[in-house]
Amino acid sequence: MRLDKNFFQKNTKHLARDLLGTFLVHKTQEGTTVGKIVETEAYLFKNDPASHAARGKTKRNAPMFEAAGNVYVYFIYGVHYCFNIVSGKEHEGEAVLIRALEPIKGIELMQKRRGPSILPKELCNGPAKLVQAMGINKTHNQSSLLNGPLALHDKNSFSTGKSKINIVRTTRIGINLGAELPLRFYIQNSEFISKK
DNA sequence: AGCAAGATTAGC
DNA sequence: CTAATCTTGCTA
Repeated sequence: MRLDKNFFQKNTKHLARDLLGTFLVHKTQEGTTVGKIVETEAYLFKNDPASHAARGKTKRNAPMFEAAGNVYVYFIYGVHYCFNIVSGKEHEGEAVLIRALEPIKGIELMQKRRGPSILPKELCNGPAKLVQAMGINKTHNQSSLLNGPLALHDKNSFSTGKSKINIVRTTRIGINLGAELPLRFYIQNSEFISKK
């Protein structure tokens, strides 16, 4: 079942935890891809120098200040895109970066997009990799997960064997400022999280 | 106007 | 370890 507004309208740190185990679903003309979220990072508005929203609203980060459940896609290093889910009770300027997925459906389509010889474990184990595998691009920026071709489904939507998960909390990856803040969350023992 | 750094990844 | 090479923010 597609998750609604109530799921997203909450404290960003809580959303980053609650997103683990849910399913990102993208329907396109090429086919449908589904990935289970196994790794996330929270980016806050206050006291978080690593966040794009740290210096206020700009043209680029404006989607972060819109409704919870919206999508924020940004271009980085002149090469890659990263995918975020906007959170917060109001338009707080906070979001959750999705860092890794476990491929569930459409693995052949993911390989078509990423490379035919790439193993399932390597298809979505990084923020820019999963964007490419899922067929997400700049056109999804500022769209909503509440409706449209890109959606988030609850934990019971697809059977993946394990029902109970343990969540590990650590510091975030790939940042210099705010590197000491424990805002990264992942599913313990998952084979699909990004490398450290 | 110029420049350095950035929520990354693939390939020497 | 480094190239790839876009956007932002700071300095002049």
